[in-house]
Amino acid sequence: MRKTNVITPFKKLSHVHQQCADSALSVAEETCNSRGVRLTKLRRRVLELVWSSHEPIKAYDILDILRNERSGSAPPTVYRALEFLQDEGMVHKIESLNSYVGCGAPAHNHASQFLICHSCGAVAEMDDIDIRNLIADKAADMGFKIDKEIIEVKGICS
Amino acid sequence: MRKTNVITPFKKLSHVHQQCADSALSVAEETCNSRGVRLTKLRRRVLELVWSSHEPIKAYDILDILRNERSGSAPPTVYRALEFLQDEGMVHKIESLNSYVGCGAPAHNHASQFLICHSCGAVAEMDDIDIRNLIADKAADMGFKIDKEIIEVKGICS
DNA sequence: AAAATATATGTTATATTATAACATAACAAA
DNA sequence: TTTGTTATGTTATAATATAACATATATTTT
Repeated sequence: MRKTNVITPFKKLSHVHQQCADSALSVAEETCNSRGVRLTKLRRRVLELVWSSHEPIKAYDILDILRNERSGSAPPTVYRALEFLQDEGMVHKIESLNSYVGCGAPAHNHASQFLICHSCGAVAEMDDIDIRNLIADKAADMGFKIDKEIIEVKGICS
Repeated sequence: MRKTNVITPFKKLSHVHQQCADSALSVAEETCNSRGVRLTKLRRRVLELVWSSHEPIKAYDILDILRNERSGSAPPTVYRALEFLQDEGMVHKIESLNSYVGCGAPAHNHASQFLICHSCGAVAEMDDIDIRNLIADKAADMGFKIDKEIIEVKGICS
């Protein structure tokens, strides 16, 4: 059993969320540069809004904020930016919540296991290699080859 | 490592789907009887329609069929029936597809791991105790207590 | 630098998925 | 049989997401 790679931990009370966001934005800038893709103002702002939330944020909540900042904001404005950010690994969609969370490790091509607290709304992200391997083994037993895993675990955090 | 409990396998070409559906309907009848809940005509019909599909079926596709059978069918007609069937464990929702699949093991309170073939659309359901335990252990390491797991694995079946 | 190309965003419209709220009907219990 | 409970009918609307085409901005080529 290997140690779990915690990509986004549950936050301590002491943590300063702005720092997570700033750090994620910096990583995003660098990652986009090195990949030759464009982190435009709009995309950057959407990523910032995703990180500004302490919980998974919904597309239309992002849109409500954008509408106060940019005339002409509409659903495609948000969904396109989110699509870009997802493709680049900077944002993940939580399927069971129709909501989006930031990812601080876009460079690292990983599987995600989300722990979602239905008491406080917080979400942690792990990429645990043991879980990946076990699921891959069990799927292989059924003649199945995995492309992508969606793991969203609901419960109560500490 | 224990043997995987396969709740819904990938089907062989030879299989007669009607038999799966019939069997599931019988189990559902009995289960509802023993629980003292009502498998009404509507609920039974919706369950039948879920089983009649070889792939996860969408609520509005069920509705389109119901509309030809019962005047007054509307979205709540379907969503209420699906909610009942989900509560009783006879249907599961695939969150990443906004679609529904039948479950042949409603009596058995289980976690589900879905294998979803994005080539042929087929879905298999497993309840693998090793996966459950491993995820529970890893979550516990992060101080997290699990209530429910959503595991939807995309890939290619054999 | 200007033209050509590619990429991103604006804009309007609409599709898809899901629930709220209240009325009526069917069933179960007293 | 009336009372209460559960299920369904009905109308309306909320929430989530995409299509299609126009315009603008950035990048590459000449």
